[in-house]
Amino acid sequence: MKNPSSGASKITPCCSKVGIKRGPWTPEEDEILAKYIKREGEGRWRTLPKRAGLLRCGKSCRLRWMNYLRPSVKRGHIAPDEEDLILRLHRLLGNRWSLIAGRIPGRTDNEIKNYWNTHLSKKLISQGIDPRTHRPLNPNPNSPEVGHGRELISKPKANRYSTPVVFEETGGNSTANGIQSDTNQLKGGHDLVVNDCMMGIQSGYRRGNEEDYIENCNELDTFSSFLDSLINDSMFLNQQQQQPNFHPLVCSSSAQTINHGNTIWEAELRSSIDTSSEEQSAQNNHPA
DNA sequence: AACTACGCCAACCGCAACCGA
DNA sequence: TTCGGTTGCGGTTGGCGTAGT
Repeated sequence: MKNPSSGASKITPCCSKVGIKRGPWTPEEDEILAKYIKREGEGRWRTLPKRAGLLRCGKSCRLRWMNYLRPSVKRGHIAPDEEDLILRLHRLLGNRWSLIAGRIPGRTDNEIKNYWNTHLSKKLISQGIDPRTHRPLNPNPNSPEVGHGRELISKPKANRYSTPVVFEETGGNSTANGIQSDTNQLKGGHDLVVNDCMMGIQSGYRRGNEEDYIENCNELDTFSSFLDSLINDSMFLNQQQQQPNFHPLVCSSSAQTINHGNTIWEAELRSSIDTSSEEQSAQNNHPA
């Protein structure tokens, strides 16, 4: 299955397995890698194994460092509040594990992805919720709510950096057609704002040129503030208190189907846009 | 005790974006 | 502008541990 020489039109030196060790890392390898990165710093992954004296490919070294050896990595049990945050961020961002991980200190994208696949998705399914769309499974097809409303859904792999988030609103009824890739389907100002912000986040965080995209995309702060509001929102807690049948795993989705066009999180976004625009003048930089 | 099924998670792979020559 | 190399992301796999029979 994992034969690098099959099916690949080109094989980068990094992926060549000649003399390259694979499989689990030993404590000795961990120590060599950690010491080297402490001494020389991160980066130049491709040449790092040779410089450090490791028989590993650069990708493997990077992954090991990022997911396991980094001092900031928090390992172990995921707390309920972290789980709640993952759920809400996933509903917002889809399978953008690195973005989700970026909002949860000490957690890696791999860890969150694994936790989602092994715990949260099953949890949602057991509660009759589609973990991909955060909508009820086997909904009543006659219901006007089915397939309507707004949602954020992960993109197919081919376009995962192009238009990561699309909100579509048509007339009085919001529609969500699942995976969207065509920016022509964007409608409404908020849709564009969020989409542009995501584009900025994507391009910026991938390469760390934060100054560039912050200059060119002020909406980053908007979106970041929006995420912060999700993290800290009291609305979520209020819902739990006010709705006897409220379940945290369907929090905003239940609210949005009830409210149709005026969704809870649209309000959150509006609020975020309003407040963040005020804050932007006083806040030049925002920790990503 | 032996075997099987299942869950978890570290690690790998392919792809796409980014960057510099 | 093009192209090759590098980096980072998300999907997937394989191995290990454990529960169940």
